[in-house]
Amino acid sequence: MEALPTNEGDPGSTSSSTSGAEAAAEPHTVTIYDVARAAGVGIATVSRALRGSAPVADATRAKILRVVDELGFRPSHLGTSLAEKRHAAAGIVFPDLSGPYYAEVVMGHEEAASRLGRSVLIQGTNGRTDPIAAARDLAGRVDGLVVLGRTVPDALVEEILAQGVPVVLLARPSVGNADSLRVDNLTAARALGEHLGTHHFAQVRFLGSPDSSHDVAERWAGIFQGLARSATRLDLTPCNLDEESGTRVARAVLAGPDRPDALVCANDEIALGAIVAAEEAGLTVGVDIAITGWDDIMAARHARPGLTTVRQPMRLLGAHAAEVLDERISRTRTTPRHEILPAELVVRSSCGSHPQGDRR
Amino acid sequence: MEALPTNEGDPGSTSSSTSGAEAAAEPHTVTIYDVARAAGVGIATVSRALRGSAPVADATRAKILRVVDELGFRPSHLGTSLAEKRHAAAGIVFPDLSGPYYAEVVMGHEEAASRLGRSVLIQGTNGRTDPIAAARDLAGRVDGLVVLGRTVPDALVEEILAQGVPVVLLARPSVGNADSLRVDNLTAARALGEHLGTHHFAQVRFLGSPDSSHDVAERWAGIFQGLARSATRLDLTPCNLDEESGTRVARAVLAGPDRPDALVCANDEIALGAIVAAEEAGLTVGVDIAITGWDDIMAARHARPGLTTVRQPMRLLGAHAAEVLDERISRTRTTPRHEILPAELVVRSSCGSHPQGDRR
DNA sequence: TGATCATATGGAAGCGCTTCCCACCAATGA
DNA sequence: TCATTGGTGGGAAGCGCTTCCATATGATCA
Repeated sequence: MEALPTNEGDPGSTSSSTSGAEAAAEPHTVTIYDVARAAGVGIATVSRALRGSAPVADATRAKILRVVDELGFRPSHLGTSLAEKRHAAAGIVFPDLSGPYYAEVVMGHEEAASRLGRSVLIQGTNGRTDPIAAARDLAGRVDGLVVLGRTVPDALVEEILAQGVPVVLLARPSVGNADSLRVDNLTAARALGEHLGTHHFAQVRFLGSPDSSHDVAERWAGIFQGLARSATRLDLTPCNLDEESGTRVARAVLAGPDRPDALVCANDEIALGAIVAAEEAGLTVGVDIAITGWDDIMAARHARPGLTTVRQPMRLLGAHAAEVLDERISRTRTTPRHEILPAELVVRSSCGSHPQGDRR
Repeated sequence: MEALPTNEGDPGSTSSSTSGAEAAAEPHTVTIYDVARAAGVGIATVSRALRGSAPVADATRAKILRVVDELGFRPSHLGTSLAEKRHAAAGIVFPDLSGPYYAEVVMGHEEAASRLGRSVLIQGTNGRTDPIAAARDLAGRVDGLVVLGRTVPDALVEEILAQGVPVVLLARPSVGNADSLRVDNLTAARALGEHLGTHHFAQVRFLGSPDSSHDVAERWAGIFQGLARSATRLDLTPCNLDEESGTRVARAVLAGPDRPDALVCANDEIALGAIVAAEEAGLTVGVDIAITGWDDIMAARHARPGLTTVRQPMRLLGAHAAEVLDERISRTRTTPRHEILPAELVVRSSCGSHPQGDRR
């Protein structure tokens, strides 16, 4: 009954054959045990030598490093993470839309997170049958999570926070003690509204759905405020945030009665789609009708006429989220942080202006 | 000496206090042991009940599920992965450029991989001080890797393959027994060259660096072949793949002697940058000078004049990579697969044509 | 010269899970 | 009635690592 966990006696023991035969069967990953054996030391010493967590005699370290090199040992991330109880990874969840906005934020995040020594897991809710489950799963694989927009319901954010996983909310009101990062849509929208006011349009139409997104709601509110002093009439037509919807909705708006002088679109994709519709209708954008967007994506700059829009610091938003998250993960900070980044009005010709820089 | 691994006697035992006190200290993650204890069964049974890997009596299963729900148990990914020896994740490495092309491929990959039940880790080589180390690290965290372009040297690809991690190469010649996916640049470039031939330009200039990327090399070769039958002279000026370089290089080319009639650019960003330079020089694109791009990014479609380009199935490329990788990871296939996806010439007005669909 | 101490190192527990192996029990067949 | 069988379920090993604890070895101090 002295059968201790060591392999011995028991003929069925699998581990006893490990060191002997089996060479050709599998690539057999090199483990820390292999290194320890080859270097004639204990695994603890190997670990210490490799990570410098405790002093190791120079000679010993040198020998270990040599063996590591010879055997091509690479510590298993899983083993390390399990022992350390951390993933060294952050996750980012973004919504259905596959436009440039989200891509830019994600890329900006990756760059910054990578610099902070953290891998990045991405999770789009695009086409996922169960985005909730996907997000919950992701939360279990990372040390912190960035959530864009309304992808994840408040309850799930709370649940994830309760699990001890810090969350940074982007472009969305804060939940619990999650951090939040937003762009000052209101101020920029007000500026855009005021600018449009100087054009003395009779009728402005906002294309977008304020109740679909916090950002859009702010934009709508800001435009409203910015136009308040002018005699301009302002209406709203709901529209999804993609180009095709923009074309379709604009087409209907332009064909309907009471044709507006200006289309203020909730984002650039709608605006670019609206430009297509306007041209179809024989209108010259910037002359017969003004069209503005939001985000300043690449295509906005290259469209003709150049699209008047509001530039959002998309990459910065993603990058900053990584930093804010890092403070939480490293417990440098424990109280929530809420930041609002400025946005910048970019006037080009599509609204009827003729700015210096804009070609044509 | 009967001290088995169970907690008992030993006063320093930490695990003995686990069930009793300590409630408020830490969130204390619920483990499979907690569930087993609460349900009055062994952990093996809990595992079986949850994953259905072996039959469990209905009553037992029901009880376990109830307890799981009450305790809010979520299996640790780390524990599971370590035991299963798999990550349930794929990685994708992309190069420095942060343009829409890579973003699209990455997003397309995420969507497909997600559908296959695999999380996606992304790794840009942008700004990384040691992209090699980053890629190697990534390879240790995934079950399979997608590599875009020349980001990772051949030797490292071999090393990763040797570790047993399948690799899919995108837009790059195959290495070892890695799978590869490419777009048929040659055929499309030839078609573009031939199309340009019909315009009877005297002099065409290719902006791009064939030795920097396999894709660009193929484009250059195809253009050359496509123009071979015409009397057109073809030259090359090296150029990086970003917009700013496009503007700068085009500016120089247009100001220099021997001004070409057409600029064939290695990608859309260069072309869009070149359009800026051409307009600066007072030239009307599509009339005084032809400019073409490659990729058909969103901005190409919205530029005026519309940019003649070659449409690459970017999202499809990323998505298909996920599927090809999946076959390798699941060992459905063990021999390399090399595929070439078709690209499509998209003629708009920037080359001097006046296609039907193109507005203006 | 014996006691003390810092340093270097090994053993082993533990991170949370899966699964092999075996024991148990009730029902079945002889 | 006893042995076989199939259905359940528990124990424990093992995945690869980190780190606590204990020990051994010289070096240092009185």
